[in-house]
Amino acid sequence: MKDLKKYLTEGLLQFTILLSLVGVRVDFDFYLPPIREIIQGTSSAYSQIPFHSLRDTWEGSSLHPKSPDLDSFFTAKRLLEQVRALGGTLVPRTEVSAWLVHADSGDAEEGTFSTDQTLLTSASNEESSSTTDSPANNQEGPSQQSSRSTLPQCHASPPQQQHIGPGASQTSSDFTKEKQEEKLGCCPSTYDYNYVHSESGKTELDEDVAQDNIEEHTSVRDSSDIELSDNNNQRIEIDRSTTEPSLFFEEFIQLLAQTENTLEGTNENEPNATQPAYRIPQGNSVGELWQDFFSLPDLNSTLEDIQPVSNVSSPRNSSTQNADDFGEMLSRDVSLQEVMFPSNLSSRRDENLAQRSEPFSQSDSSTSSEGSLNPANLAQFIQSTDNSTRNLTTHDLLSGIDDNVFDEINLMSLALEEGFDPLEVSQLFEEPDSDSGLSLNSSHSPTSASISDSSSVSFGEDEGAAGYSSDSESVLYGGLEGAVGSSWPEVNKFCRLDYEQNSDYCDNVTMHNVHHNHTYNQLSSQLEAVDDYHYSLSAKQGKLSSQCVSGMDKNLSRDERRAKSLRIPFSVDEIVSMPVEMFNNMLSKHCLTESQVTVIRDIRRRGKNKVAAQNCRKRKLDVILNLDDDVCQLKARKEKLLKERAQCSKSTSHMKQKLNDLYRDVFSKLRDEQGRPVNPSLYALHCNSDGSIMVVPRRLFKSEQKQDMQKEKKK
DNA sequence: GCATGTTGTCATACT
DNA sequence: CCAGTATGACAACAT
Repeated sequence: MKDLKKYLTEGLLQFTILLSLVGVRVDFDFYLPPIREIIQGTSSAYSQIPFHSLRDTWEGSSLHPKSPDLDSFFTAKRLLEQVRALGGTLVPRTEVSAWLVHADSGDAEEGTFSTDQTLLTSASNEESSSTTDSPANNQEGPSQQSSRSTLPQCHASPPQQQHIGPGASQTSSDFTKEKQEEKLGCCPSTYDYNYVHSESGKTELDEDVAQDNIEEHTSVRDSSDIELSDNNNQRIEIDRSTTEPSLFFEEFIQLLAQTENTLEGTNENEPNATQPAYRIPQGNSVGELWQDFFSLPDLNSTLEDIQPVSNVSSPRNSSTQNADDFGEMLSRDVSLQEVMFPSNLSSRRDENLAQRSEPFSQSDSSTSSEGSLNPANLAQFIQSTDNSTRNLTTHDLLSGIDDNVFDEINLMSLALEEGFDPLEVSQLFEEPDSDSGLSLNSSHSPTSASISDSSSVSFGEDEGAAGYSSDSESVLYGGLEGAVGSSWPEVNKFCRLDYEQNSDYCDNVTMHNVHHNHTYNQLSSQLEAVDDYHYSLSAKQGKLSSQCVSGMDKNLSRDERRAKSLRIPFSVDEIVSMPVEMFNNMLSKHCLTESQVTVIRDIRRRGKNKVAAQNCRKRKLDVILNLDDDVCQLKARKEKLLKERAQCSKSTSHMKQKLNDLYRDVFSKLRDEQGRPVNPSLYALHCNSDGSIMVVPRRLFKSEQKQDMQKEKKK
């Protein structure tokens, strides 16, 4: 009885298999797995997998349809597919980038396609070799695409297959598709078959996206194209709704919305879209296909959900759409061209097909794309993308102006109107990086350039404007005493006495900042004397003065504050840097108080000491570094010597060993007068000076050695 | 708040 | 003797 039942069961199973082979749908309720499997996922039986196809594979070849291990095989396979599907939920960046690149190149190069077979094949080719082929492949003519389509495509899609896993050849959705095609009597071509069976749902999405983009860029399309695209989209929807997680749903909705727009634009022009030129068998009308597709409840619900999305997405205004496009492109690692010309993207979606077909070659070529650009959109796009940055930059710029220029202007006004301490203002204006000393407002105001230029140019001129200076510090020190500042300290020093009575100083130290010193001619000899010093000093000042830039009192050093408080008409740098002779000369020529002289000397001393301390520390660091180098070198040398010593000891021991061996060998062959062997402990070999070797008793040999030692000691 | 580095200053010896 | 230099020590400040 048990055997009979088993026989009947197996016979029933075989019958169902036969029915499935002829395309009749069979309900496998009897063989349904436990409800747990149905809930958790598609089981092998529920998927109605045609195991004849599996048997053709290496995995299923070992299983007989009646084998009791079949269900466990499918269960394991399903679990394996689920595990691989987990990995498949992530979008490989390479694939996404690939279809974007294809979209660019395809629209530019492939204006027309002879058939949808070519279209789909090109998309699949590109998709299957997206990780290796360059976009130039897409620039092949349609003829080449056609030739490529004749190749066995099952070999052309290994990258994605490997990515998915060679064992995961069929997902449930793929089997569903295949079942549908079989049901329709579709005998898919080798390409289609492998395409359907080799690609995961996610890969199909990418391929269809690529095709969708290509379709958008195709200028002339017949009804079959549209039918195909729609067909593919339906297939996509089936795959997505059944296999893909919700992670891609929004993305796919957008993609489908684009296709919906395309279809809306093309169906009007080509209402008779019922002749698929693509490999759909002639025996099955497209209407049947549509009926079959729409018979799926998931598909209907999805299309109902999709339609509002496309309607909603289309009327977006340009700015928001551009922003969304930009974010979308960023999220998809979009190509640069699409980022640069987002208006193309929006236009592609909104314009109808006839309008879109023409400018693509232009809009996608970077050189001639200006015509297709909408300046307003571009401006909005740029504004939307750069708005924050621009605001930040503007803010920074204004803050910089506030901090520098405006404060300088205000302080200058204070200095001129309220008797503000000129030193403070002068140090505010001190240019940190200026080596020339012509630093007054050189970069803080728009007029600074002309001012500096005029100053520098007029220095040698005989225009004779009093108070020449670009060094505002010197100017204002001079202004304190009624003297006129000089661009260079020595000029300032030697001209100051002559300018102390110059009432024009205050007029010269004005907002115009044009200070021309005509009196240096009177001191030409002195200027010549200090000319060399000036240039060395200028370089030093450029470095040293950088620490008191744009300063209020808090930025001034102690000496500077002291000098300012005592109204010392020299800058600290001047005091410190000038030679002793000039320093003494300066002190003697100026009528300075005792406290001023003391402070000046202290400033000079501290300044010198400061520089000395810096040099000292620098030297100390250099010494430390040199010592470190020496330590490293000595360590290396030590290591080398240790190695040499080890080598020498090794060779010495080796030679000793050889010598002992030789000794033993010699003594083993030595015989005395009676023919007895010689005892090496009693005798020793002695090498004479003439090279002869004698056998000497050890006691004699030791006594000779002692005598030799004594002789050497006596010496 | 503490550790560490930097810098300025002072005292002192030296040149 | 003076000016300058070198250097250790200390303090203030920054990191």
